[in-house]
Amino acid sequence: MSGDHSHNEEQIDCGSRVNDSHKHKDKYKDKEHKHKDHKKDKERDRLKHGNSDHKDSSDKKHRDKEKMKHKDGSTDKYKDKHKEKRKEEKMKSLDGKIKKEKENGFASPPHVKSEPEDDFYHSPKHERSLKRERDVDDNDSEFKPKKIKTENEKKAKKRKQDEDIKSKKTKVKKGEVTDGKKKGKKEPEEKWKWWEEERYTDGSKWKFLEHKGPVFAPPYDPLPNQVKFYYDGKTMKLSPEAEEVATFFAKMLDHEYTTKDIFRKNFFKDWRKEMNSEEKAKITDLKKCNFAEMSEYFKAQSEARKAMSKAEKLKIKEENERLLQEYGFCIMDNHKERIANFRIEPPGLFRGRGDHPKMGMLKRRIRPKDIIVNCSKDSKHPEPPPGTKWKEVRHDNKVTWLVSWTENIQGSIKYIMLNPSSRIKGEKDWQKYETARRLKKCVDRIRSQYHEDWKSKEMRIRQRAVALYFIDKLALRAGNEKEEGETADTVGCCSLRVEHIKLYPEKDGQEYVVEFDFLGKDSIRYYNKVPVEKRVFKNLQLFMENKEPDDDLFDRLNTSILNKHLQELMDGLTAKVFRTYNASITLQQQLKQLTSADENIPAKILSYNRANRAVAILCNHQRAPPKTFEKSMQNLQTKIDAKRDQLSDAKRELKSAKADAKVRRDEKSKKAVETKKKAVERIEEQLMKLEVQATDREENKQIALGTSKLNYLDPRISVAWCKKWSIPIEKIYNKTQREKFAWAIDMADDDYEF
DNA sequence: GCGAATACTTAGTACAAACGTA
DNA sequence: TACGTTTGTACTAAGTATTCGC
Repeated sequence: MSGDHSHNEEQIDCGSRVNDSHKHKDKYKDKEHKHKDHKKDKERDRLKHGNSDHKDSSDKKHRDKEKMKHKDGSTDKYKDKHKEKRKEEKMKSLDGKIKKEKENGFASPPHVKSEPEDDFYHSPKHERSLKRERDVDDNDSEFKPKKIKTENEKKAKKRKQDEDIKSKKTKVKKGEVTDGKKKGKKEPEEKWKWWEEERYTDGSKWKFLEHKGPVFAPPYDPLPNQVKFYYDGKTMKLSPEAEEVATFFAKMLDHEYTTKDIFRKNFFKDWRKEMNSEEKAKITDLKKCNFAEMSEYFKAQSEARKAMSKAEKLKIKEENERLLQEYGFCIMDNHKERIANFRIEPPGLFRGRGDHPKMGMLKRRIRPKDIIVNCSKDSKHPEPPPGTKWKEVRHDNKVTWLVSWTENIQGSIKYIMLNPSSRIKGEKDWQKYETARRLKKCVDRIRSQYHEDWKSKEMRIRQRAVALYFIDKLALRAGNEKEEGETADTVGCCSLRVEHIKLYPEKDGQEYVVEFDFLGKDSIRYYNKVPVEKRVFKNLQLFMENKEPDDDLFDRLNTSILNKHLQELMDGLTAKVFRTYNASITLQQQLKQLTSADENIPAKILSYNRANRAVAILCNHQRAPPKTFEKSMQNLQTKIDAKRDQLSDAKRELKSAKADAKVRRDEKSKKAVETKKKAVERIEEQLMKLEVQATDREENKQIALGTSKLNYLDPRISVAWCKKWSIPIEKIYNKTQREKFAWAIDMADDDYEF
């Protein structure tokens, strides 16, 4: 691998994070909450670079030429940032479009539908499954993407096979990870190992799908009469429609949101739409509205909920469990699968992240007539609530969702889909890591290619090459275009603007430093100073020439151009594969470097967390420091101090016991020495555990490990590491995570290589 | 070939549940 | 057992990438 991708190669000193300066660019200061500071300079300084200091002569030559192109640049209209709002049209056209039902002609699963109610969901154990064809040989590591070109030839064969139901394998693989609790707990019948079966190759996602539809938000429950709303100091009874929206605001009164102009403006506008004419005439100024009693009422309710008796709480729990059992599962291809989100999102006020222009708008209640249901033709279709109708029932087995509706804030579609532990999600996840592993095999070639492209005569190619370099080196997101004014102003690589970077020919003793400062996904700030190669630096200077701060840095590039190019370099390659690849390879390398054989389990786990942390830093996964952070740190320190005292006491006792034994020379005192010795050892271990915990927590203050663990790190790396060092897998993955990664836990051996 | 629509993954946070301790 | 802390889960926004339809 080339040396400039050193985040993959050098140990990252996560322990050295210093949370000092929260003083970055002023322009972000007032931008409310979480433009969290990055203090990552240190970690990132590790990104060393070989200097490619051959004189960049060709560059100069092209510059004038390019400048010309640039000025008249109108011909390449890759970017059209100022699009018109199209939401209304979108909404209108939706109704008409979705009418046409697709005939998929999939083989109807023969037996499930007609089964009696009590056997509605049968346990995997007893069933015979539809065998699905796998497009590869049995080699785990060669999980090919589904969209292979050979589809057609296989189709015929496949269909035949589908009808021919085979019994499924249930062999248990060797080398199961130690799972201490497993036996004792109720992990019931044998889990279905979908990863040992063949996959669909015809683009269909399932052959049979049956479910009970969504759970709707409970209807609005009007406030008791004694809870008053006041307008301009006078009590006023609101119509239920207006009252409901008012309660949304009242519930958020303590939140900073409700003080923001945009939030208030949006809320008020939408609230007025729900008022009757009388209310509309009267309520004209939000400032004159007094929601205090409502707010108090809801606080009291929440207190009451907390103070409920055990029995009452149990009752609620049982009701939830009942709902889960009834609506939380579906049958997909003969297997009972958990649904991720079977509840429809309740109405409320939209809370966008960052400076969202739509914050405070009313998110309206979703009703059956908004709902599109997707299931098999021959399944028992879900019933809409009495007296209502679905918008549509369709049978599209080319998609994975069960239910969808269009949300009113952005006009986007929301879906109900399966849990990450499901076959359909798991296969996709596995496939994702296989694509990343394929990138591993050709990443050197790709890197040398984009190095070459920095010298290209064509501006568009140089821009593409520099952008790709950032994506690869810094794990930046692709940066799709967004509709201006519809969302918070955030960017990714391709959508970076001139104002987001600063160039320093020399800074802090390093040459050619680029300073990044922008808001990325979720308005999380990305701040980083990176030394880059001279050619990159010169290119950037050129890209920025004659541009305004709010002009696009890469004006001849967008994500679709970039991805088209990547597709040519490797089948299935897109910008985001680099993030997956770099995250996983970093974990693997860090684990190798940080784990030492002679350490005990807590220390090894600290190493694991540090490796995980290195990835989280690379991917810029941040979190707000927990509210109780300082306090819990303090508590931990108190514990550590106490333990230290305890240790010195124990040591003293040991010493005197030894002295005693020397004098007495009898069995009893010898034994006493042994006991004291053991006590000292025990306390030392406890102390060490606490200290490790403190270090870990401190280093984790504002870094979120979960996101990378769940989405970027090939779980087989972690599983292999656990197996290699005999670490119980549940030290690394909790129950949910173990379910999600069941395939990896089952298939990876201790020598797995990403 | 393009913009729009759609499908699906990735993301941080709020709050509930579980856990540990006095 | 009560309480405070930690951990896990649900929720849903915000991305990426592909597909659709003209």
